[in-house]
Amino acid sequence: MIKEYRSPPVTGENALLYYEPIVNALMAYDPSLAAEDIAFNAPPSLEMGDVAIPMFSIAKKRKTAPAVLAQEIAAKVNFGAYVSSAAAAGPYVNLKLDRNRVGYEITRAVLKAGTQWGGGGTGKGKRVLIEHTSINPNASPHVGRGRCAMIGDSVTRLLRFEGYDVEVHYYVNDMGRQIGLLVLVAEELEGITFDEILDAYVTANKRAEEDPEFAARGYEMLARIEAGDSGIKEKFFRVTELCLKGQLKVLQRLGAQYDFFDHESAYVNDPRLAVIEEALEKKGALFTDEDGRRVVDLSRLGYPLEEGRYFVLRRANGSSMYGCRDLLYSLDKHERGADVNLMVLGEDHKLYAQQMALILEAAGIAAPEVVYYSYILLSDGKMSTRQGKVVLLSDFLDQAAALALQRVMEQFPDLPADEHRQIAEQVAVSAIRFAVLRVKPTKNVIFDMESALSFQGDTGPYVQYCCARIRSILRKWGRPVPDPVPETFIADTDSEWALLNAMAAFPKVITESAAQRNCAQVANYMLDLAHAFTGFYHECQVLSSQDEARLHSRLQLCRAALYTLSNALGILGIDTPERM
RNA sequence: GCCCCGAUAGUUCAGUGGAUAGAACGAGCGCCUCCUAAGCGCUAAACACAGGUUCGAUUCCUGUUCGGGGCGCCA
Repeated sequence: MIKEYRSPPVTGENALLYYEPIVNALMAYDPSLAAEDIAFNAPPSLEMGDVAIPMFSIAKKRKTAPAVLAQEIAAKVNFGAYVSSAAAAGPYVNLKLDRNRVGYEITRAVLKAGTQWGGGGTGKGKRVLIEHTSINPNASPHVGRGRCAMIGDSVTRLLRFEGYDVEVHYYVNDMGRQIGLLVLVAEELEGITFDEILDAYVTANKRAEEDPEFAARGYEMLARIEAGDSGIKEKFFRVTELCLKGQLKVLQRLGAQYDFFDHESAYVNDPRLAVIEEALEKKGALFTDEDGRRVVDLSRLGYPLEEGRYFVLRRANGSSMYGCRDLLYSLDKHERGADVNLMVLGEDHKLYAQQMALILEAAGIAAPEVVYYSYILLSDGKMSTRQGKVVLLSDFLDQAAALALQRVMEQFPDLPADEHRQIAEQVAVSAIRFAVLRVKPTKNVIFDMESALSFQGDTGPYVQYCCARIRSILRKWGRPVPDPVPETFIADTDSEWALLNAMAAFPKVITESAAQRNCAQVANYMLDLAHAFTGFYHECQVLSSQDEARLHSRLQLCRAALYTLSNALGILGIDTPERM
């Protein structure tokens, strides 16, 4: 038995040629039917048929029993040239398609679109602004922070693939009491390096806990910046830039790309805050409390609960809170006028983002759309910086690359060292990106070092390997893959057919994933596709095919599968090596 | 205490208002004179619990339990 691709065929905008004739045939048979009444399913097995039409909703409209209707439709409707037979099975009509003919259409569509195959173009002419990662500049990023970067980066790639014009922003949190404390400690250490920052940060926080006077100096630093002390500002800048550079080095290794770095410190003493405050005052939502803080009462803006009702903008000493600067940053992003304003945030920011949204909207500023993600947990519990129980991205990448390097050097000893290293790095990146991205953002990712390093089974390297096998076939063929010809295209085995169906589903996956801003769907689709290809690979010899028509058809299938896999991998930010 | 997420094989993840709930890892058994064994085939194994809506619920609703996150001067 071969693996079956059980997804229904593509419908709607990305419909392939064979879908419409079937709908038209049904509507011609019964003019009272509308296109929406006709749904498509995958039958439980390929033996029953290639496409199933459930009769439930049509039967309801016609006031007939579904099974009776199925009999009638299977017997009487002429489905056209793409359908070779129709059979009723209970409440379903199962159609068998003309595989050669449909296979030709699918393959031709893929090869024609090539690197664009699967993109629906729903984003053409629309601009997206996305902000993600925005890690506090205080340590080398661990996989939890990386989840934000990987999700944001992949959503960006997904939307670009759909035709959106996307600009990526990274908010540099170069302000705040904790940065102040870090600066104080860093000052004591001559020439602090990126790798020492985390220790300094931990030290700073510990000292602040034990020593109120030291803690107070953190606030004092902030107040001085707000008062315009350029010397302190310079000190902050030195530490945060050192940190940012170190972090970006790791993020770039992952393939994350950013267009703009927006600094929080640019929003200190922004005069536009007065405009927002005025809007809040007009709604009776802003007051000064008994201790002199400026506080927003969100219940005046429609917030329903007591918890989280109050939102502090300024401390009693007049210095601004994080959210205060963030409001202005949000205003800036809003003013860039993108059609879609996105941000990727950890679920710990849910309440905060809700509060921000209420304030922004009260001031007439549309709040951004948020993609939330849950934390990454380790197989033995939560990550803990203090216990040293974190997986740093750079550590993971180093280990994974070392393993992959060893492997590829054994496999292909003659390749130049540069290429060895490049392949190893690509495999390492694919292992982490795939492991994290394949899980829906709302679920915790349980990260297990051992299985992430195994490269076996449902992993990024598995999909890359699948591509490497295809490339190997195409390399041995050594000529351009001929264009498909309708009369001679052959796809009569189950495994070829399963592969074709899997490829045909790609545009729908992309459209849905883009609409839901969910790359996990792309990752899981890719596994199905890779499995389908591997089934084909094992059952159908390509280069030793007996006749030329079959040889060409299979080469075309290989080329089409490679386009589909590479396009999908590209969305997840994963490159495919020529060999591995 | 209150609010928001989640719960599917031993484990990590998919999936669906309707035909037999899919993979992978792990376990057991097989497969490299054959386009890359980072692979393939076979076997065993799951919808947390209780109600409700429905012709039909693992899927929708409510409650319980468990796990994650949050709840005014952190960012």
